[in-house]
Amino acid sequence: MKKREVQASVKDERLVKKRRDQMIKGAVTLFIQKGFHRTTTREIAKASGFSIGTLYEYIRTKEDVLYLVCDSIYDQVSERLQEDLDTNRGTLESLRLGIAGYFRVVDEMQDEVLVMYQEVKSLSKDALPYVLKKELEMVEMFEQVINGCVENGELDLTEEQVKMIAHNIFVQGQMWAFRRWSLKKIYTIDDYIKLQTDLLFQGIIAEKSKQI
Amino acid sequence: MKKREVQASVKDERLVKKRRDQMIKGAVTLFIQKGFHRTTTREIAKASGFSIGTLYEYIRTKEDVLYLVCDSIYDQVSERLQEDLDTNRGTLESLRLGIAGYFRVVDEMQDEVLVMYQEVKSLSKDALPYVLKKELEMVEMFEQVINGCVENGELDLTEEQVKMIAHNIFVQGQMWAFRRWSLKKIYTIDDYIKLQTDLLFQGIIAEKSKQI
Amino acid sequence: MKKREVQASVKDERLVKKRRDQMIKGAVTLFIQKGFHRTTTREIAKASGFSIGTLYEYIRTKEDVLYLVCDSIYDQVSERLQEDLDTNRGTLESLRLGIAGYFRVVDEMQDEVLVMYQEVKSLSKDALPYVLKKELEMVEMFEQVINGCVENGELDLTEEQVKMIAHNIFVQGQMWAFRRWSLKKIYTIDDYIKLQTDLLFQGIIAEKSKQI
Amino acid sequence: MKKREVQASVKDERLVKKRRDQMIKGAVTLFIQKGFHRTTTREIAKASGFSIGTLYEYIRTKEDVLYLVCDSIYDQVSERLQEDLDTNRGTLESLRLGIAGYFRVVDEMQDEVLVMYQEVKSLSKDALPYVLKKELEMVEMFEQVINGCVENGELDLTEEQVKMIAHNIFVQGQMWAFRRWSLKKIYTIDDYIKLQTDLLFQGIIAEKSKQI
DNA sequence: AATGAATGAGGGTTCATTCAT
DNA sequence: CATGAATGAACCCTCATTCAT
Repeated sequence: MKKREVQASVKDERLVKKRRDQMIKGAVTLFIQKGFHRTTTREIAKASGFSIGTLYEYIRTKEDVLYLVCDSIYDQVSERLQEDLDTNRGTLESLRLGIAGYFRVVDEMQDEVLVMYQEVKSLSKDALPYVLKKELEMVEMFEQVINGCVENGELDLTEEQVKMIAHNIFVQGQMWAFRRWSLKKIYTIDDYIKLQTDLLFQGIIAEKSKQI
Repeated sequence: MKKREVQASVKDERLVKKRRDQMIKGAVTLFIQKGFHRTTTREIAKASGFSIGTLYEYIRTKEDVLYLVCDSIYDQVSERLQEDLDTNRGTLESLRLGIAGYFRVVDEMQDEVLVMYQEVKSLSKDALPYVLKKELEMVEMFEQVINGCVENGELDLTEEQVKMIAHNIFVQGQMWAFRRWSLKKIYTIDDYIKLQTDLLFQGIIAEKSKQI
Repeated sequence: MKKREVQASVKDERLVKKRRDQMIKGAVTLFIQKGFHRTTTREIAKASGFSIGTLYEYIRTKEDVLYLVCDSIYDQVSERLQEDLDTNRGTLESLRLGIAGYFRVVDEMQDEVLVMYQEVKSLSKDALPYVLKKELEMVEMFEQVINGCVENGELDLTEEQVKMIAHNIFVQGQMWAFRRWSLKKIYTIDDYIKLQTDLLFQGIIAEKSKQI
Repeated sequence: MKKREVQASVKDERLVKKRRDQMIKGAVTLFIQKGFHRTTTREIAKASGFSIGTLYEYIRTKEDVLYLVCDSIYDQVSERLQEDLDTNRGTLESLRLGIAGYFRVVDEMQDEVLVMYQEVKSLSKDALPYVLKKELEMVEMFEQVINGCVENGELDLTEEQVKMIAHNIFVQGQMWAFRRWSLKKIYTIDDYIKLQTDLLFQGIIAEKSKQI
């Protein structure tokens, strides 16, 4: 699936990229504070450092901003995840590192993840699939690593279990962002990583040891 | 923390209850379709079966409707959870049943849970704590059951682990609602219950067997 | 000109009178606080001690309340004025007493006079003449006394002057109510009476003495 | 006391002035016809020659329009009064001219004066003082002229009397506007000026002659 | 390419009035 | 007679979007 194009009146591609980056930065801050619906296009323009007229030279509707923001956040998280998982490809160790890395990105980008998380649903039926696709891709990254472990004998899991685990890891990452009001009172991010990993691994290994 | 009172102009308490039930029912349907912000008060009134004027005899602001909706959903889920957890209080079996029961409620109330889940953030700073409190109470229900198992020796867990597990269970329930677009393609609710429970329990038991 | 009838559904005349008195009393308080337009019929009903339904058994529109209020206030002021002017009919002394009496009524009924003064304009084209008529009658009372003085030789004034003076007196009375925010800082009601009377009389006498 | 600022979204000050002038003009006409409360913002926008959206680019609330209207009318009357009183500063002649001038402004701006007069009370507690201040300033202008006459020996009055007279003049001006339904039947503006001035002056001079 | 004034559909809320009980 | 729930027209105000400069 190709990226969904957001039309701009301005031709200069470099300028478009630059302005949109300003825009995303400004918008995220606002969305964090008041959510997408309560943020006005004027506020976005102002926070981005240009006029409302200029804003509309780079997007066509307010919703485009949301799409751009979500897309950008997913890209950042996704990229970081990719890097972490690439080390020691397909071993238990790389999975462990991947999880830790992913949870840490979420921790660093708490606000962004939260925003994206809470506002995707405001995307039009048109844009939603593109963003959801990106989410699935991230889940699949975990799937691949786990499958790697299965292939190399470190784990023994059915296809169904692999998918379930991948989803769980992904959601537990987000969970650190959207339940922080509760979790942060009890755990540091390091506690959280250790606890969740242990809980997960003991289970996974148990599955294996049971088989043996 | 006492329930937050939503003021009504109408005095007859029974009528208030009745009208609000109509209201909640109508509103949920709409919120599911288009979200809180894209739903107008007029639409809510219509879907509830009365006029806009009447709507405002039972609430003071649009946000009250959201609060009422969230509150009501939490109450229903919470009540069902309570019932399920009450059987065989504090045994592994009751935990297992509790999880299954909870996941099933979420399945049955998918739409409601999703709505509540996506829109709580739109509640004012004023109302939010009341709803969040209710959420924590549900997490605590799981905590108690798990603690029961620890006390009767069926499980061996630290306080931290107990809390983590309770949160995980709670979130995995919600997850069935908010990731259904993806999960339902792979699992039935029964698959889901079995997989998640096994994954969880193997881990928990593993913890215990490790000790032995 | 006959009194304008305000229709009531209730037949019992005594009850109508009683309820309307309650109504006027309640309404005046509210009109003083927030003005006619910012006062709701519900508030009037509540302040009157009965329900909104009952309110509408005794009037037909909100404006009727205003008419009733204005009418009642004028009646009270008018009655008091009548009494004062009746003593020593048609002498300079009775004029002097009449002015003092009138200014004192205004002082005692400051709020009422103010309300009536500020809200008459909100009466419909239909009701306005009835109230204005009453105002003119009060002016005419002064006119008569002054004419009395002219007839008995105490004063020497043209018809035009008499009318002007009557108007002035009347307005100066109201002025004590509607400029009290300013006047009360400088004068007591007694100061005010003395100053205005002197200012007026010196003038009037001067006219006469000039003739001689 | 500085002028109360009414916030505008539009930056161009000249445009703001121009649009507000349109607005005031349109609003006065409407307020005269139906009063502030019965006039809608849409009507104001239409009468001003622009859309409702544009109206709100230049004000923040409906009440701002009323403030602007009152402020503008006072400014106009005040300015004219200033000019008239400046001639022959501080003599009986200048007082006489000032009164005549003031009464004539009121006559020319009957509608505006009436509106302002009847609607000031609808101003918020916030804006009222600014307008009342302006009223007092006008009264003070008369005070100064009269004091001038006292200083140059043309009049012999106490401070209290001076203030009283200033208030009376001011109110008699307004009176020409708010009692026109009655006064215009009897007098022309010239009659009115002559009668009131004579009545006033005879008194004042009498005071002086009495002293001699 | 950038600006910001103009637009007007549409949203939340109020409140005078009615009418069944 | 009294009540108060129901109604819906109408009001104030916001804000995404356009377009002339």
